[in-house]
Amino acid sequence: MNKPQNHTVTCHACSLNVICVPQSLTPEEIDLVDSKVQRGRALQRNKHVFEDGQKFTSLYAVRSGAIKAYSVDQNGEEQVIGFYLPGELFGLDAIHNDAYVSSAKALETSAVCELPFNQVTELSANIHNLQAHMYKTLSKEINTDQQFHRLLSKKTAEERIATFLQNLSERYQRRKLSPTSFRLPMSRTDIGNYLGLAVETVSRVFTRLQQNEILKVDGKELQILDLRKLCDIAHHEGCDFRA
Amino acid sequence: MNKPQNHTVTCHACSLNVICVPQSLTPEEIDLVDSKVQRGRALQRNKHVFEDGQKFTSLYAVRSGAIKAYSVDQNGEEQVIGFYLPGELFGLDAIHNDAYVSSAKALETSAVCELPFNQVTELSANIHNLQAHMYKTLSKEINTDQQFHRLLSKKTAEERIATFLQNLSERYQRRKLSPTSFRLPMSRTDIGNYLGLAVETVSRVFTRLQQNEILKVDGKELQILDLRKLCDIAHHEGCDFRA
DNA sequence: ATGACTCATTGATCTACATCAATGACTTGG
DNA sequence: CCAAGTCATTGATGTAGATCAATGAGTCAT
Repeated sequence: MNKPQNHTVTCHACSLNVICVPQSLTPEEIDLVDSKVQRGRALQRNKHVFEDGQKFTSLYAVRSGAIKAYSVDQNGEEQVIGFYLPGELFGLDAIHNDAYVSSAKALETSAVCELPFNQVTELSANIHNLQAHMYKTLSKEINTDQQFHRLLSKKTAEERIATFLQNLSERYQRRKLSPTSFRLPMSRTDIGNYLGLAVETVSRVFTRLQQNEILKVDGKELQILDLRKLCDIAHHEGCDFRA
Repeated sequence: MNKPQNHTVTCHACSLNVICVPQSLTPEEIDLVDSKVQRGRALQRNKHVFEDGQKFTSLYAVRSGAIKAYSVDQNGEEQVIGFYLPGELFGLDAIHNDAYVSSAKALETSAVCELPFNQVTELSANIHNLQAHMYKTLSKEINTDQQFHRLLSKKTAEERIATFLQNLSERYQRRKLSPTSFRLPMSRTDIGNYLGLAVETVSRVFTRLQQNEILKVDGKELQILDLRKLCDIAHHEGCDFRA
């Protein structure tokens, strides 16, 4: 159990490298990064990649499956912080600390690549483009969180869910998967928790969007029938720009 | 107008250096950073440090006064992203982009130090501790935003405002100022916008906290009469840990 | 298969906060 | 120093979404 998997697949050969690996690096530089990556640690559903309070050592990239990041407050209440799909990096929130400040668990059978952070700092001191890439990745995350600030502070339930689904759609598209037909790896409860809504509200909005023939939902299987309209809802009108 | 000010005060001599300058750097390294800093650009109330869409060049640190960061969506609605006090760094959300993704304006007469970002990347390639400091700063910001996620998605109006005030209190304390008596540099409207509340709600919560003898508010002048209780409210009970 | 789960959906009711409205206090520039 | 703002407060009313409750559907271990 938990035996190493896919150890043969280098970053070069990995189908996710377009998303995962900084495109500004030379092949040699990529080899260097590659040599530091602990590849393909396999995880069953509900197993943790790391837990809040554990010593911080590494960043992680999703290779397959889906990861949920969350934290638990002193009253035992969970807050879902984010969902990570193949090619995406997580664990960035722990860099400033000696220990992880949130937990990450597999929503389904998954595999992750481990990047020891001391290797990242060492390499990035020498590889200028890697340093730049790290700064950008961290900054992008800050920006995403700030957009989320607007979602939570201003948007209605319907707008939140439309935004959420549009965002998932874009991320599946980046992976060359269908942007209009995919499986939701997380539960309704997780979606609600993430978006600051009750489960029941998530359910109701799903049925309403189905009645308006914008979605087709069958359990976790999702089809976006009218992406244009979904975007309109997501941004109070107008799909061109993101809020 | 807008003439350079305080050009004589180096980072070494600046009273804010404990907050602003990475403590892990040697004096020589600090001199190096120091030599790149554009010091003490003065700003009158409502003047912008930078605006959304402007070419990204620099990070900024507050030297005096207070700065508000915000963005405006396509419907013209403002979202306040954050408030920055002396010693604090802002503009981090733009690093991943060629242009600023938000705007920053002075809430009162202020001064800021400018750090050209290309200098930061250059220096941090050589000064290992500076690179580490940047990674930590960015990561800390991500973490703060995630805590804010919980505030917006789970906390009541009263809890949000208590959390907000407790946080301000801590930041004033770090600057060696009174943690229980200070001036709010921003309007009630800005507070409401930031916390996802209507102005009226902010006002009502202020009066309620005053009736319960937790605060004393006189316009923008604020006194925290019972910090312990304020913390209890902020975290649904229990001041030891932060949520 | 079968009982014991957990998860999703739908309906009925409740509530925290938004919205609308009015007034007074403060600020500002002419 | 006064008119015209802007900002803060308070009250009355409305509502989106939470909460409570019940049922059905999917999943899993035996």
